[in-house]
Amino acid sequence: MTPITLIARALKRERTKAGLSLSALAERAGLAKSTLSQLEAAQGNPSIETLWAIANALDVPFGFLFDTARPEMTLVRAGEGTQINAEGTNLSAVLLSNGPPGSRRDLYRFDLVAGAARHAAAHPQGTIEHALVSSGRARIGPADALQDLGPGDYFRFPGDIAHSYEAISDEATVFLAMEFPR
Amino acid sequence: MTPITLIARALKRERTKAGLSLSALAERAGLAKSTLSQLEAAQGNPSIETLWAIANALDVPFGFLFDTARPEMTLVRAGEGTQINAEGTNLSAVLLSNGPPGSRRDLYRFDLVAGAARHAAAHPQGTIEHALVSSGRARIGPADALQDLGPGDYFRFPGDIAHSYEAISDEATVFLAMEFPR
DNA sequence: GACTTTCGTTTGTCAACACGAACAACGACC
DNA sequence: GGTCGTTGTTCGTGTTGACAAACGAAAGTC
Repeated sequence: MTPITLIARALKRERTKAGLSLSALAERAGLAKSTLSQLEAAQGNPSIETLWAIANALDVPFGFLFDTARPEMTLVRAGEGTQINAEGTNLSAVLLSNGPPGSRRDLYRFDLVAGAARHAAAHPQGTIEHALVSSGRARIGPADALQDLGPGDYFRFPGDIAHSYEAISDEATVFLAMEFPR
Repeated sequence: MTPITLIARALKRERTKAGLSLSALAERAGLAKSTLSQLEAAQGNPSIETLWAIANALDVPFGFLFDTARPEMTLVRAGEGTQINAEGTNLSAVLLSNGPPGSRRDLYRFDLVAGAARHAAAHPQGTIEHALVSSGRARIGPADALQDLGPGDYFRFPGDIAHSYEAISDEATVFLAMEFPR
């Protein structure tokens, strides 16, 4: 599938969803409406700056301008899910795992209790971790950049250096997303 | 930050990481090495097909060509963050947006209140949504597969069909991860 | 030393992208 | 009916992206 047809569909979809005419979008993006017209007709081969201007004008992520295929559903109730590493008093559940354990991006839920810090060694270089505190308070991050986080706090940090998670209230629930480099 | 400078850095980074020379990459991608040379020098304005060929030849996701040389850290306290679309009484905050205007997977926090459903139109085909209820209870999902979720519940569903989020307790906090197709 | 190979750059040419203007189609309004 | 205003389209033109070839620089090989 050539990217041009994908962009054509996505552009038309996003533009109509935004309720904009070709003229209006062209003016907002600083482009000629003829350019947009041809793009929606899947003609041509737009440059990056053109697409960039379109994405900004539509106020959508850049990835919205591309398409492909097929998902299914998964529901994991609290307390369910494939539980791993219930070391000591910590409990973890894998929410999202792509293929064999930890291939590209994994999503975990950690139920931490006070007094039992969880230490993680360095993951592969380039790994990025996204921590979301759901309830309670927790101290999370690399040793030299620990952060005290409360409910709703979000912390993004490198996963390729040693780091730790620790509840500093009685209990704490943390959602953790890990991005692995390819 | 203009996209071509990002591409210039990303291209050089990914190419050297792959241990390829300009000539080798040019042949694999079916491009002229002069084109690649100029792109790494941040000169010009490449077309989509050119970038597409490069991404395929490097075997990296398309969004990688817009990544800055991470990882760095980001901390978003509760109530902070770039807030979007505070329509009615709902409040959203973008937690994770990959690269210049979010290219691959975005992370949101929704603070829902009862009686104000949030309806989302279909996202690009292949989009997957991961909903994590942090507190309260919420009814989330496609119209024909709505799920009542409580704290800790996780629901994964297709984002390429219309769907909605609605609090069924006084308040509810939901973390939502969106995966966009390549 | 000279010869060879590979590296990335720079040059000139052709194709095509982005532009603007003119175009026809449709609806609103008086 | 007529006259706007807006829709999206199709032309003609200048600019520029992508290419191939030539280029100098650096590293082997004999």
